[in-house]
Amino acid sequence: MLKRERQAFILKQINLHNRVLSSDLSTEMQVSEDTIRRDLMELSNTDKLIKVHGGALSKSFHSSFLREDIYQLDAKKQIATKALNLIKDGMFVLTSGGTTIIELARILPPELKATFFTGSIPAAYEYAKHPNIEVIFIGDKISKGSQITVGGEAIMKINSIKPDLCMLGVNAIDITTGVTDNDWDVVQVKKAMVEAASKTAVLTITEKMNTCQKLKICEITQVDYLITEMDHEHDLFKAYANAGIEIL
Amino acid sequence: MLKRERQAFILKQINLHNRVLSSDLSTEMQVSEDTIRRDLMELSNTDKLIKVHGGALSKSFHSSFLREDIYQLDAKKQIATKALNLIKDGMFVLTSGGTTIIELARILPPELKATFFTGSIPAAYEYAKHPNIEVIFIGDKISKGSQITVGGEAIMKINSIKPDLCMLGVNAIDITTGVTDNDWDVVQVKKAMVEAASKTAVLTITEKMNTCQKLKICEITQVDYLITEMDHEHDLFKAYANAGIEIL
DNA sequence: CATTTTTTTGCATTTTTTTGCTTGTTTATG
DNA sequence: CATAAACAAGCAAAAAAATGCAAAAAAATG
Repeated sequence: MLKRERQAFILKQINLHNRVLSSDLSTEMQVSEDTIRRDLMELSNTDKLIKVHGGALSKSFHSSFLREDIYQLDAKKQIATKALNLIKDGMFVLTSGGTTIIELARILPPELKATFFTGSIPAAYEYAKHPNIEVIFIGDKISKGSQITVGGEAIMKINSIKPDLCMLGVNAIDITTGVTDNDWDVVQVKKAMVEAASKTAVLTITEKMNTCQKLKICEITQVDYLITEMDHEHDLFKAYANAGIEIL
Repeated sequence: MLKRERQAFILKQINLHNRVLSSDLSTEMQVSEDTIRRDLMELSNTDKLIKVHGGALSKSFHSSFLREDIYQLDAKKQIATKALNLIKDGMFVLTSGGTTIIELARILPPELKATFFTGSIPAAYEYAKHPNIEVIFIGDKISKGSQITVGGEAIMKINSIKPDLCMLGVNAIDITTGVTDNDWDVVQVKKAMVEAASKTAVLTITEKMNTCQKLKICEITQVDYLITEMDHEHDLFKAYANAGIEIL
């Protein structure tokens, strides 16, 4: 393993777990702890991470603006981990934006070869870091609130593709009202996404389940997978499972 | 085995595995490691890969790692400050990507009302933070190395707009060869940008002036403004000023 | 075609980088 | 305060890189 590769790996681990132990890294990468220490030292000198006794911490974790104030980050990481199971080599995946989707983008395994379509700037940013993923950005006007593209051009573009899977981070899902949201432009785009894809997976924290908002994205029958942080056998999902949705 | 064949093979390996070892390549192709090193050096000079101790890494693999240490940041900030003077309320501005453009995006005054078109993810990200700027993202496939969209869709979209100003961060400019770059896809997009815009401003650190690379973006006559970190009366700019370019 | 020029390649030598190990010191923690 | 883990500094071996040089191959030239 090359030195730079090692350092990149360390940074990735830091971004993923917010901290690393020298001893873990040493065994994971089969090099001496001294080497790890020297790597951590270098990365710390260039302000890539914060060196502490026994390992290192993520910079953003300590001095952070971004990730610290993501609501229920741990739950979203769990959701992302489950969602990974739906993605296979060679797939065409269409994703929305949202913090849950970003977490998913972060943990995509490096070996994964797939094509991702998205209109979300932060998501595209994460996908573009990945070595083997082709990223197609769906352009148009960028909606300030949500950092995703909205508008006719984007919708037309979405209509012209036929992805295997649509990964949708949603704000509200309910067994009778279906999937809903509250930004008109965003809803139009998400509607088009669900229509275009062969299968649709909905990612949400359980807190948002059984709630609804003003604008409908799709019926519950159009959802194929529901992914939350809770165990899939929980009573909460009974009705959804009965409606034919696979709970992960 | 011919030199070109070898280099093509190396690039293929890099695309496949994201990294190569000099020693492996040496045995695989039955040439000395010196030759491999020279090949890697050449490929690194044309930004095809990133040379590291012991071998080389794919550009996409590495781009996330180098992120924070921007070369000559102070100079780029100065350039950005000067470039601000060209942007007026109500303008339609088309921008490329690159670290200099990002600096410009960061310092746009909050009162400014304008519409920005771009195919650069980090640039769009910055523009989207701005309270009064409309951002239109030019979608298509994302080029891993440069984090901007490339391809026919993007070029068609650019051709369909008529912005007042094109802000181009460039890698090489020379009085006789004009503006040049070394990534074919990126060059196509930049070409289209210059063609589309009423006026073109070129942003570059002086270090890149009077250098040229393999692929032409446009003639020097198509450039309206040249923005660098140096005083506009410096001798270095004489020839450019004589060619009718306004030096900022 | 002969010869000059340029490019490419391998080799020997020196220099630098990387890495693991040893020794002594510091730090964390019960 | 005792003890184990983590660290720092220095050293040495190995790997990789840089440098200079010469032979071979390819290209250009008349």
